[in-house]
Amino acid sequence: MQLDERKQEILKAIINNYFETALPVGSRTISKQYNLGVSPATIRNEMSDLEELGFIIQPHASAGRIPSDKGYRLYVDMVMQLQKAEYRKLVYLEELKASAGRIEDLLKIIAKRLAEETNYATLISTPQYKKTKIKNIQLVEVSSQDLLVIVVAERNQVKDSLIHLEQPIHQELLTRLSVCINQELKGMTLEEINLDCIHRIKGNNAQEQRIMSEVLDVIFKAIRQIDEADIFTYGAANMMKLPEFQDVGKASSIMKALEQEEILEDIINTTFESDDGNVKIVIGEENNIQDLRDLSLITTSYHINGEKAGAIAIIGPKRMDYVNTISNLRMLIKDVDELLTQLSRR
Amino acid sequence: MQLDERKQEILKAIINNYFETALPVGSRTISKQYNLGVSPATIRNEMSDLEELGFIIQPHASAGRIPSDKGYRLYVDMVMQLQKAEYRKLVYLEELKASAGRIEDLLKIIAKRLAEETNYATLISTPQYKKTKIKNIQLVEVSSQDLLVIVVAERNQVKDSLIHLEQPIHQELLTRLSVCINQELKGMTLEEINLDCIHRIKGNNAQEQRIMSEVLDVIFKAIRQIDEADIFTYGAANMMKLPEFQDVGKASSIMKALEQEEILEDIINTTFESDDGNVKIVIGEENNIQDLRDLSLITTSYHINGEKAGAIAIIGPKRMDYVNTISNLRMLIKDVDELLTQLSRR
DNA sequence: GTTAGCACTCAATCATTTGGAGTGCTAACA
DNA sequence: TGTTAGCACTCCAAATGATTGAGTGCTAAC
Repeated sequence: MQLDERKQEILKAIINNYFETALPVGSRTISKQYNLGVSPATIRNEMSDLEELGFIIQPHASAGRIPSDKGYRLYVDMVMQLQKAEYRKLVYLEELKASAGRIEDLLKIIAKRLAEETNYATLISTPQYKKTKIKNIQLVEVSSQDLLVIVVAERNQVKDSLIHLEQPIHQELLTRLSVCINQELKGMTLEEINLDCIHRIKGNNAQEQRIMSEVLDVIFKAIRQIDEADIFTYGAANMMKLPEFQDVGKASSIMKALEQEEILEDIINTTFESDDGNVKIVIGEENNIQDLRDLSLITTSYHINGEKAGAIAIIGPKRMDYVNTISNLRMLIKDVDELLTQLSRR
Repeated sequence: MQLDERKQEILKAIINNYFETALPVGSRTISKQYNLGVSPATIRNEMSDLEELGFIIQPHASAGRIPSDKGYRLYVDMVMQLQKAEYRKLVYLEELKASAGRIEDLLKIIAKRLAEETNYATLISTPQYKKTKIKNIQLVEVSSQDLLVIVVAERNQVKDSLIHLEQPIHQELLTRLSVCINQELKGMTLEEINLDCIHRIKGNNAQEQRIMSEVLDVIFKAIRQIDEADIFTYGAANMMKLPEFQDVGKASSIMKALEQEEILEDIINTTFESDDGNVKIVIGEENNIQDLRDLSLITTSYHINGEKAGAIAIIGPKRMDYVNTISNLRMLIKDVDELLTQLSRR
């Protein structure tokens, strides 16, 4: 059976109506509100076909129809093709640019604003530094046994880590160590630095093996720590206003899910890994996280200097406003990329 | 009217029963389950008195009684007097000590674990640095126009801030600047550093006024930024399992409240300011945050080197398990103080 | 292929009933 | 005087049942 024009129209009508009401849609409603020029009876026949094809579902025998995940998918794909990007600069980014904040704070503000604007939940990860090359590593003596390791990376991303030494260290040795470490590690990406190359550095300096070893181990740990991305969420409470989550059980499982770091990481990682520069839509059970099967995700990556750096996700009900949310996100990401790139360059 | 022994017993019985069931408690239930040696009729008379005194409330005419805020307060005060601190070291703190993490990460883990253990929501603030004295300020050149300001404070608390200069700066000037800044600011607390003293430094160096001014302004901003405490929440979703919040409206308003930074800051600040080394209990409307009027807070401050540094709060229903939660928190705080002090000293 | 008509289904709603838990009051009792 | 049994009364919660209305599927006619 083919999905002819009329079936498509009817499917669209069902979905549009369901978007507004969150209630099953019947044939009479469609025939009255969308003048397709056919009677309810005809629409019923078509709906029967659409159900057979798996695009819509009847919650119970005498109810109207609601879209299935497959139906949503078809709809979204159809609509997205028509959608042309109409660009409007987001107001608050000017503010952000002015504030001399750190990247993390910027991202937090962005996620928060996005949640407020869309009325859905948002998720954002801080930049991943794996691919970033090390510009230099500074060792600063804080006290005789405390050393501050500062890693300055390619895009002026800075992370520090305070380490405590078992033994005091001489200024002279510190300088030598610093020179040596920089020689070896400068220009490497964070992910390239592994135990092997740490050992190589150790080997070069037979004399102070012991202290060297200690410092290097801690530097290695510090670099690993730098590598970890944080994830922030906002607007989870927005979900509770929606009619589909008036059931406390459902609402509760969603809130719990959005508190679990593994789930958030999963979303962010999936987004990050599958990045092709486009906004992705994941509808209902298309995502494999049980607790989020009643939700849809709109995800994308942001970039610094043209390279993907982190991910943003918007989480909403399956009947979320895909068109506006996506165009919102598209515009946002354009500005964010630009902003972050500027910040990283200056 | 006096609160004689029997009235107290009955009040306790009502509260204990309500703790378990979250349902209004009637006279028959009390007479059956707690053998006070009197009939339901007598208990009814007493309950009538207790209600007149404001310790219990009747939700509607033919219902049992539930405790009022005043009733909870009396109960908590009574019970807390009896309670003697029975100390048991928390298991996971050993783990924490071993991990070379930063303070923020430790606090996050603590809050998370506490939420899991108590099944309530928890709130924790990162240390406030206002009272901390500056040990030294390092200026590290990252590139010709980028300067990394590293503020090392008394307890080896380190914060850095990357600043971008309008003009390049010479190495020689940088050194001079660094010496000068350290001379002036070393030993001051973060809260003592204000625009006045920044201006004083400027004044001393008429020659390089312009660049000096620029750098100092940014340092000042950076210090202000360092000063800001973060707040983390965990376990908000735990609230939704409780019978009293099965109503979506209530649950929703709580979740929303726990997402609002101002509210969290309010809780933390109040706790911090009223700290006297003890655990505080705030029941229902005793706190002035409308959205939290159905909840109780158990709060306390943690300390570093004997000085209060940040705050922890546990948020739960009014019928929360005060006794265990408080003793849990007391033990925790003891260990946390010790742990953080150790970390700051080494 | 489309439509009108009709029987049928089912959930939601509303009024009514019923049961039970609880109270307050009164009169009797120790 | 404090305690208690008894009783009328109240009110909520759950069950029952009738009603409504939205919706379907099927059939026969156009």
